[in-house]
Amino acid sequence: MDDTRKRLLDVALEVLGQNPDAGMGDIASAAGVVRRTVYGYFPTRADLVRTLSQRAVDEFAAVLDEANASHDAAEAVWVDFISRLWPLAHRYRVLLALRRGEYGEEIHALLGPVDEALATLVQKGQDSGAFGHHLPAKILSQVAYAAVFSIADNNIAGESLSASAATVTSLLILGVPEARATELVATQH
Amino acid sequence: MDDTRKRLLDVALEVLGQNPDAGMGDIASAAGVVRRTVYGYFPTRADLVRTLSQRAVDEFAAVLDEANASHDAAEAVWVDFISRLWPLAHRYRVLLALRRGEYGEEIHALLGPVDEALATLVQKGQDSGAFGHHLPAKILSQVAYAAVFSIADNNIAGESLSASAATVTSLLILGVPEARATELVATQH
DNA sequence: ACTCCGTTGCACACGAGTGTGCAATACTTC
DNA sequence: GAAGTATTGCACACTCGTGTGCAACGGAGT
Repeated sequence: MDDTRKRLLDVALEVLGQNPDAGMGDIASAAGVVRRTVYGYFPTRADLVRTLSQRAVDEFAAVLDEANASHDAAEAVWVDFISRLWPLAHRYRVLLALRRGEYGEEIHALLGPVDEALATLVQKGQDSGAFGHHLPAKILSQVAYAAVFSIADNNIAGESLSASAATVTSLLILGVPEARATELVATQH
Repeated sequence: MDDTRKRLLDVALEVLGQNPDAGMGDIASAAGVVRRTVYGYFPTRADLVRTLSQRAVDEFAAVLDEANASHDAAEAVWVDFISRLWPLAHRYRVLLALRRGEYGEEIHALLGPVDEALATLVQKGQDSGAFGHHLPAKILSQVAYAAVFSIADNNIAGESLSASAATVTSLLILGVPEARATELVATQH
């Protein structure tokens, strides 16, 4: 079936997200399938990881682009971005998990454009005075969205209120005053 | 020698910090020694990792306790803590790196008391109104000090100005207004 | 019934890391 | 120079994950 391939990718996303060192056997049995079957769809573990990462990065980039399309102020764009990112943050954990590890370089390269887009967004916010200058845009963007993943991780029973909490926290990191941050989150369409 | 043992631990701290999956051979050659020699000091890779983690956690806890000893306001204690933590953050990265991986459970258990102390400190700050309530103390503390490590990571050419930048950023996360944050950092003894 | 086709169940070869045993070197210390 | 100790060099057995080959099984469609 073609279902199997998709399910393998979904399961691998989950399994590798929790343990980047999981083997083909672990993924196979988690998918209710024998190890040999996996090799029928992905000739190599590296192929599986690459395909998986590519798909995750693509979805990730799509979310970012979608938010970045609006020509609102950087603050609003950021809020929009996080609100779209949040429901998927748990899935994308695999990217952070894989970033350290055997294929770290490869993933890092895939994530390059995303990091750049993120830094650009933060830079715009800094130039407009909406975001603070306590850190360079490149680092600040990393810290801000790493925090979102961190909150998602520490929150396995993810309530919906966490979404706004994560957004507010990321805005605080960016140097937005608390009053303004809560206001932004409240007036979100 | 007894130097060798200490040097092995230091080197392992460095090597495993960058790649948690590094083998005994990697550590040995990084220490300028043959693999066989390492087994003379640590019968098992697990022993090495455990000893190493224990030492790191002990130092980490010492820093936290030292800061926590002062009965100043939570804000000041936090600033003190981060300023002490900063020069060591690079070394302690091994703890975060090892937390995901083969011995994850073990490290997590070792880190338990540290996490608790951290959460307590943040809780005190929230009760006194100095820190915000956008997240529960347990999560907020994790996010705040994870950010410090994140900044340390993204800053391999670590200038000293990063220390205050990291402190300010962590204070922002905790909900301290920017003006107050910079003031706290400036008036630091 | 016949035939695809995905799946299974082994067997195997291979590489890499682990941990051990033991003789051969240095290198210090007396 | 002799004794003691840390280190080395090499061989070995063992485990574990990877990737492949091939025969057998089972269900869906004709």
